[in-house]
Amino acid sequence: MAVTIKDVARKAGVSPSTVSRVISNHPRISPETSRRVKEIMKQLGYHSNIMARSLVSNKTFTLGMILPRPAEELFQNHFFAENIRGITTQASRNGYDVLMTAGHSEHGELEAVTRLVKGKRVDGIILLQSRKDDPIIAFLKKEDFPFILIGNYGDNDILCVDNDNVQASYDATMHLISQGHHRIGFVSGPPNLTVSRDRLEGYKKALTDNGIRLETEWVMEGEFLQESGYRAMSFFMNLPDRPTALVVIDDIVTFGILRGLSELGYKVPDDLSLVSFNNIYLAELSSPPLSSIDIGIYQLGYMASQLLTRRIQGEKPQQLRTIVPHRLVVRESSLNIKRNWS
Amino acid sequence: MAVTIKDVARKAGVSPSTVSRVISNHPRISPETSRRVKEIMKQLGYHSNIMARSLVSNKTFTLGMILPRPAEELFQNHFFAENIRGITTQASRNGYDVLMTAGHSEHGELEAVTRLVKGKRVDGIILLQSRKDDPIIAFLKKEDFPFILIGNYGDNDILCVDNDNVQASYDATMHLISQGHHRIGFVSGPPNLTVSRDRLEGYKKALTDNGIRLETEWVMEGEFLQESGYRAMSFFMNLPDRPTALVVIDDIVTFGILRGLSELGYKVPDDLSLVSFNNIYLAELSSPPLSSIDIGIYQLGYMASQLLTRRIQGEKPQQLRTIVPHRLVVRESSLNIKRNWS
DNA sequence: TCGATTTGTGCAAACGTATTTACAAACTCT
DNA sequence: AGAGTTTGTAAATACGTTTGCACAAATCGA
Repeated sequence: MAVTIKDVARKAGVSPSTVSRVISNHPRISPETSRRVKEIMKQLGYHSNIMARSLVSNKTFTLGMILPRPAEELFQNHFFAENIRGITTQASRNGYDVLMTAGHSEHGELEAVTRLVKGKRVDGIILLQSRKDDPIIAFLKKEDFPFILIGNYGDNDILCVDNDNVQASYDATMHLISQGHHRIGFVSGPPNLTVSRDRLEGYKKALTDNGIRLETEWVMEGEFLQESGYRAMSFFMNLPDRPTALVVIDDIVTFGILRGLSELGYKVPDDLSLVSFNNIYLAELSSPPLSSIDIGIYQLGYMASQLLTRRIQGEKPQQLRTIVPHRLVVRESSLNIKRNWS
Repeated sequence: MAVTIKDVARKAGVSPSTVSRVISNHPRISPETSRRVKEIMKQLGYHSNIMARSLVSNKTFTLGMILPRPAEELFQNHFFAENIRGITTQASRNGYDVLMTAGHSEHGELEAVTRLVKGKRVDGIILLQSRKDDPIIAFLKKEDFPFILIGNYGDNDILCVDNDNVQASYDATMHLISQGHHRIGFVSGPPNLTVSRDRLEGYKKALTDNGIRLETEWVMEGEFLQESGYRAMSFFMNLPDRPTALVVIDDIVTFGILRGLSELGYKVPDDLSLVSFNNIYLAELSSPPLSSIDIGIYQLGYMASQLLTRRIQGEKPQQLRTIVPHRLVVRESSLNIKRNWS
């Protein structure tokens, strides 16, 4: 049988309530009693029962998450791992744990959230991704339950952390311009995603600001897949009048481009310079190493966790949308070779 | 105020205990009552309070995990993500959730586990990695608390899931032999790790079984790092009498080798054939794509979760050590070119 | 038809904690 | 010295469940 607060009380010759107060550092407890009780607690190896505690306090000190649906993509995997690391690290520092559960089906995700919320199993929820008109978000709003979204969302009346993708893309494009390029294309993702739209916007803005005319032909849409890059590459390289550099929506797409280029015998960055987004581990390992915008995935998770716990503790956030800074990591794929050698 | 079992009882005109019995499908409840109560539950949007329930039943339906310490390595990240996916998916299917917490320090990990165990916060614990003489394992054994280890461990009196690394390495080596190689080297990891020793053993066994003499000079130790591969490559390629193929302890190490080879103008697999372990996503993307032993990381997590929940439910495992099957994925890095073209 | 069994439900006691109320003892101040 | 205040502790209650026990009603077997 596990040792309870009563056992400690009995052995210390005090009442259970006194022990409870010692635990919660109640001001009106005598130093002497406190010392003695703590001594006994250590001696008996007492740890308070978390379930009992949260039953009465109505707090679980737990953050809930839904396991994202199987995502075989490299970036997704990396994103997931780093995100969780950020979330859990911060949560633990603040005395919170992270609970993960999986919905059995598409519909099951909402069911899982409902169980967590109504069952009072968690104090708040972190959402890793959201579809348009997400029923989970609707539910959480209706219940007025604390939650935060990592990533972007059409509405801006919910708590979320995100990158400034417009600025990030602006920076990427500016970098290429500063390397002497003025013939720059853009390989985008699915056009319905906010991230695609934002990055496209930043690219356009950078061109405009530098008096470079936008060639609409040089903007290609696709998926977050290698194949997309491959296709984009073959499209661009067959153009009679082609760009000398590309801004690419995601590192994984760039890998498709790289493979295609190497098959055709083109060199990077000599024949084509490349900058992309997310700075996955692989970006550094590829040949040539990729220039990439690091979006701070760990940080995204860390912030989300922090903002959510604050929200749970009743603090009013100054703003709903928090931006995690990005950072351009320059590697060989976008270095102006001539400049290096001259 | 949340709706409780009492509210349902009142509205249904029965006692709380009856409602409770309806929820748990007690046999002695009349179909009529059950129907009516369920109706009311739905109507009121009732969900039972998980904390209260687990307080009395002494079950949490939660599996605990400790967040692994920051692991910047690609493989670690991939391993972590896939593992969690496997664990959580299986757990959810069986009605369990997964709780993650982080120790603040080295010592803090044990503290975190203690809190989970003594605080009765989880029903079992999954360990992702273990050092030799791990105090956490010692603690869990002492408390006789259900847990499972993913990976290998010196002792074999604890529940664990692992790969058959000897056989896996044997298979990798046999594959190279079947491609016509008989001059095969081995790039190992840290010699104190069981995984290194096991894979080395499998390699040796394959050579012996095929009457190939082991060149001790062709076995190199290192780390799970790119640099290790780079060093190994330069060592091997400078040998007057060098191997035509290598078995490599980890894909990440192979990347180091690849980079080195391409710098020196060597071709894979023509000048050197390669097979390694873990089959990370990147293995497929590299040029050339790598042959690799897939160790079934998702499966490892899935099995661990399954065995642990069974153990929790009192089932006696047939054996303590469970082997997850591996699978050789052949790609260009080990294909005998001549054979393909002739 | 009547005792024995089965069936359906309520009552009350737990689970381990936090918290409110109460109260005695020990101070403070004039 | 006595009223008022502060300090330290205990008793009781509540949190939302589950479950053993009790018991009336219904069913059964002869």
